[in-house]
Amino acid sequence: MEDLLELNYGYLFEEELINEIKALGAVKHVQQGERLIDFGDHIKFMPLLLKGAIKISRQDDNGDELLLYFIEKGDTCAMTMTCCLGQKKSEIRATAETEVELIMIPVEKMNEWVVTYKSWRNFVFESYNSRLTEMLEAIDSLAFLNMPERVEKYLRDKVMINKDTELNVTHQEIAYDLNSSRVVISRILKKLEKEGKIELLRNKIKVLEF
Amino acid sequence: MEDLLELNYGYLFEEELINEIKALGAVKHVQQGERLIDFGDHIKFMPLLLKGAIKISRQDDNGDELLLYFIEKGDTCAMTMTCCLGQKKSEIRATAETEVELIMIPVEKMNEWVVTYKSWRNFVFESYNSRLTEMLEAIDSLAFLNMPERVEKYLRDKVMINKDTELNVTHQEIAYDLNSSRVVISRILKKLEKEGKIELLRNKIKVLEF
DNA sequence: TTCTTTGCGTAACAATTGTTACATTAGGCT
DNA sequence: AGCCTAATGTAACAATTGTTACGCAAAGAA
Repeated sequence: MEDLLELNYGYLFEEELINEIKALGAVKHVQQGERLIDFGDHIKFMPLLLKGAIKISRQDDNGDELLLYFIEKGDTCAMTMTCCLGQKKSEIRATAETEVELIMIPVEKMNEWVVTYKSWRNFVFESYNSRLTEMLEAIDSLAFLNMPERVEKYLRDKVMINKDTELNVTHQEIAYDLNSSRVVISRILKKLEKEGKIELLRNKIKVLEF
Repeated sequence: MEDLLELNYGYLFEEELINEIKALGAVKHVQQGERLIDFGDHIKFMPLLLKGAIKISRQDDNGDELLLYFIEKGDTCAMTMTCCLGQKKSEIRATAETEVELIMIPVEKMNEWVVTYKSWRNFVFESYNSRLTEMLEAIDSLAFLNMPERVEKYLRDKVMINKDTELNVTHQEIAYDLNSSRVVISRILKKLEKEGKIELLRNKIKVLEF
């Protein structure tokens, strides 16, 4: 796992910082589907992703959900940093999209390193920027795309993140992620299948052309 | 105008930093409705708001618009920082919602001060956090509210920002901000008027109860 | 095997939102 | 006053999205 740290962050961080991370960070394995953070959680650690992808989603008072974006290896979660700094409760839920390996860094260090390590500072700013950009993308999708377009984008993104054109996902799950209903998603998927863009199986969607 | 700087940022920044800002920042007055930043602009200055409010909006390829959030005095624009740091073009448009007074700070300084001034560092992080939170709010509105609810929220926000229950706005403008159509907005506003929540006049809406 | 659960297909209908079209009115301009 | 333009009111209709209801099939449990 230390190899993964070098591999993903070695070119970003100074030797010293890498060593600090090794010394203070707690490596954690997470199974696919497991929840890392839930709404209202207090965050005491900042995660550095070594392997896999994490799904970040939002929920309203009625329990309606919405997928915000994915985080990949080499990334961290800006919303988590927000929570850490502001000492607030989590506004989002983080779920392991794939099998995940990550390093948990104590909050205090995160602040300390911003001062002491230039590379860490850049990394933190970069993360904020990536997340803002991804939030913008989410907003664009909601505001400017209709449901069929959002479903296509969803499938594209999911293929990218999972690095696999065979997606293990049910129509209901997609409906949750897009805050829609199963029937609506099924209808759209069936149309995509008739257009030859995907192939529908039970618990699985093969993405053919995108 | 230096009074305004002390007033809005004096309790945040060290004496020294305030002096640096005074020395290097260019004060700028902007009329209501004037555009500060447009899509694709290259940003060379970071704005510190002294007076008034700025509207941040987004546009897609078809020219469809969407209001993202407002920035008030004491704030800066995280999306601008993103642009500055990443040397990218602006993803957003900034329009003066009211008469505005601000200080423009050269990009280089912004980075420098993150290292030298603790208060500046905190301010920058705070800004990122506020913006992420506001983006989340925008997403929530889009994902979880229907159009009548969005209109009500829009009016509430606008009253807050303008500190006036009489809004000088046309139905068409609201339609642009919410990426809807004029007829839809008129229909909803008329209903709100019948419920006694607002009063409709030409180029003006009086918000009575919210 | 049978039973049960879960996922999917589909039709019919309802609600929401968007579009087109046209009338009316307020306010500015000449 | 008379004219013009921008803003608003409203009806009729269309498109999109959501809901309800029910049938069928696949996979696992008993």
